[in-house]
Amino acid sequence: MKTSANKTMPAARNAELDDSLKLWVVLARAYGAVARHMEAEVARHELTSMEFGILEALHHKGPMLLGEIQKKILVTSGGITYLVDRLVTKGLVKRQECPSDRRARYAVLTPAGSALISGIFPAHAQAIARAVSGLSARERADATKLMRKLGLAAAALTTE
Amino acid sequence: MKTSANKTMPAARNAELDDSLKLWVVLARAYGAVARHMEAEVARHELTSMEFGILEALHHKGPMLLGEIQKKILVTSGGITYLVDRLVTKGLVKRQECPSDRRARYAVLTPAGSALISGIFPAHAQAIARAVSGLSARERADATKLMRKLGLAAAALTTE
DNA sequence: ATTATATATCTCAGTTCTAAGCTGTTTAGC
DNA sequence: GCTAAACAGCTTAGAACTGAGATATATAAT
Repeated sequence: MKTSANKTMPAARNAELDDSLKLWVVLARAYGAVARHMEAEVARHELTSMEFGILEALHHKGPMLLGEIQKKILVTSGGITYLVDRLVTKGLVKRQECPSDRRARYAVLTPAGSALISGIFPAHAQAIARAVSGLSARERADATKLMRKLGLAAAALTTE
Repeated sequence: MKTSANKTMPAARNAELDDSLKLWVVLARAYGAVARHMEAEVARHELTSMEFGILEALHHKGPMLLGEIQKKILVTSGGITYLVDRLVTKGLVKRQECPSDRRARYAVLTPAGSALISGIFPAHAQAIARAVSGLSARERADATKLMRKLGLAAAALTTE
């Protein structure tokens, strides 16, 4: 007979719960530690991580509808309005009407916004690389695979 | 000659940056997806994740100084005052003076707080276990090892 | 002992968001 | 075409913090 867990084996069940909690704890700590490096880097340019996320998305994908950005960076509809307002005030982004849907707006990088994100992206990437440099290339590849699988599975549970 | 990266090989350097960014993206997504499950669970009991973190710490470690909790859950000094105030208002925690240092206060679970955290912790643990159940036991063990290493290394960089 | 410095918590103003509801627009069903 | 539902973005109130400074106490240096 195998010794694997089943629902009538409290000891094995507890081991699974404990292992899961431990994973959650170290995942949260790892995320937090890397996030602090990332935020410190973008803060040098007077940006929050959310503002940076929008600039980065526009930099790589070109003009996007506000709703598209919203799904990408996971904020509420009020949040995306607030964030884009801030970027507009800073002169980094402008709103542009959508010809095919008069409810929707595009967010577009201004020349200043485009110059800023192009200028700071390399340093941002290096800050991230430095923050994760505690893992070898092989370990980073393994971690990426595991985190991708974990993230997709957990996100799928949400929508179910 | 080996083909490994060095500082004069732009292509290899870019590969390392790209891999690091990819790890950061999937790490952030995995953390966010699991965190949402965790927060949805504690929200069922009218608690934020920070409030839950305090109750959990007190549950497992007994009375703690506010400063100890602050380091553990990583909030500012203003934040710990605010959070403990809220828990006191809810009747879950009380402050207690420290006999050896009149500046310091202990946070102590009230009977109601103790009953609450004992009652909801099992469901919390199961919610986490469910959220990370997309990985096998082996994968969870691997992920735990990698995240611990990553977290410690990234945190060490901060203090340097 | 006295002074300087560090520490623990609190206060308060300000920042960054969320949640709920609103407006204007589009799409689907009849 | 007309109504109903869904949708995109905006508004508002307020929650959950942060950051800087204030207060009281403790520790160290002279």
